[in-house]
Amino acid sequence: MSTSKHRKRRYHHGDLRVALLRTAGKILEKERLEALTLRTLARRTGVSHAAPYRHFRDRESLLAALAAEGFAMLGKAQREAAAAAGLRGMGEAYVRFALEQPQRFRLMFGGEVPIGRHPALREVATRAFDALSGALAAHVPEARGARDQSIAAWALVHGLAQLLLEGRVDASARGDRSEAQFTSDVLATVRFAAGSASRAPVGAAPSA
Amino acid sequence: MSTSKHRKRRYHHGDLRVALLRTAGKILEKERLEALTLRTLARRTGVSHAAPYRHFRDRESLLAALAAEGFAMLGKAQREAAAAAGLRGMGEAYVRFALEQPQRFRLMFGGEVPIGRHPALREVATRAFDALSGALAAHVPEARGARDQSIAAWALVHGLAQLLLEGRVDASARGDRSEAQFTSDVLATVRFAAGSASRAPVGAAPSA
DNA sequence: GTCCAATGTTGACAGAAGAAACTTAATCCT
DNA sequence: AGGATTAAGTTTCTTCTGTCAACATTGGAC
Repeated sequence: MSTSKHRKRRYHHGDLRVALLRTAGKILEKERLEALTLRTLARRTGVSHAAPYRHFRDRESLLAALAAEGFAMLGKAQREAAAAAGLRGMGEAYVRFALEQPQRFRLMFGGEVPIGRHPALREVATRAFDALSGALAAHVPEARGARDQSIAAWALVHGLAQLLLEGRVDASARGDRSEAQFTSDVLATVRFAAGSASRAPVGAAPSA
Repeated sequence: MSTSKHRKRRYHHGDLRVALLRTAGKILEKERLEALTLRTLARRTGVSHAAPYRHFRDRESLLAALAAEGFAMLGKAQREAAAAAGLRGMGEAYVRFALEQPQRFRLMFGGEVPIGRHPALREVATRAFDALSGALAAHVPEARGARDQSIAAWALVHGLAQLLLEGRVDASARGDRSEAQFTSDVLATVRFAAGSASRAPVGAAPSA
């Protein structure tokens, strides 16, 4: 009759932590980050306003956990895209993620969660970057400069995502192209060249 | 004896609006954006907590005004840098600005001020971008693709700034290079090529 | 000089973060 | 099984913030 197992509104929720993260995720999908307040979160999870404090030291820690989730999602999306569409796919997946989950992305990179205070977050964030970095390094094996290149690639993709989701790119620049096509075109504009030697189109798949 | 002109604490401040923006600017230089609350702002400006409402509809409008200021600053820095050091200089100036005024930059791009609700802000922001876009377009006169290139250039520089100021670039990647040198190196990694024709190193000065 | 509109002030109120003290229910220990 | 321990939730309280409404002051227009 009820949801699935008859959960009768017990005193102990059972798994509040993940429940909180779940409803928080829903809020992030439908509302602005500002709407994600501890109290409304508690309310919508059907629990008292102080309950979340048993699972998160404070609001910032909650946000950090959500950001960490975000990096995991992003990493996964990138790995899948890389498998299917190579380096180009990774870049596009990055932008797609930002546009599909704008508030989550904001949370991850908006500076509201000072990364220095949350080592676990830094950890997972770094790992997500390593995927991109590794893929590019494998693709452009230059020893010197490869590191810089991968950072440039990340910056490019990241910046594009940010500008798009903030609505900074004026409509006339995109023309009638789809967002995906536009992304692809913009990225295709760029080549990398360590020192001044080899160049690799950012849009090229590893072996095509 | 007192500050300079004997300002006697008159009932009417005289020029509260700019005074508010000034102290807000100071706060942004020394503290986190979160510390910029209407009440502390009023307090530090030596005025009652409701006074700011005579000059800004709400907190968001205040932030919008500060962001607009920021775009003006950024635009100026870029123009100056362009005059002195060409396209490379503009990119570097962009990153430098972000690193010198991290909280201001966050305010400008962090999504806390929904640009759609503040047409004046969008206006000045667009103008700042046009400087970059125009300079690049003049430099790479390709008709088709020039627009995309300038967006890629902006994205690159913007993303790099963002990643650096969030501390996302791990120290080992930078090595012992100064931040400016590192920025320059990373940017130098990239070339642009519209369609698949001409390429222009992003770091090159207009005529060298 | 008078009057008034702009600018400031005081004093509310609601909503949020967080701490403290208390309750309930799992689970561990014999 | 049966009590002690303790993790997980609840209530209550304090402080801070944004915002509004009602009142005060004053610089200028006339």
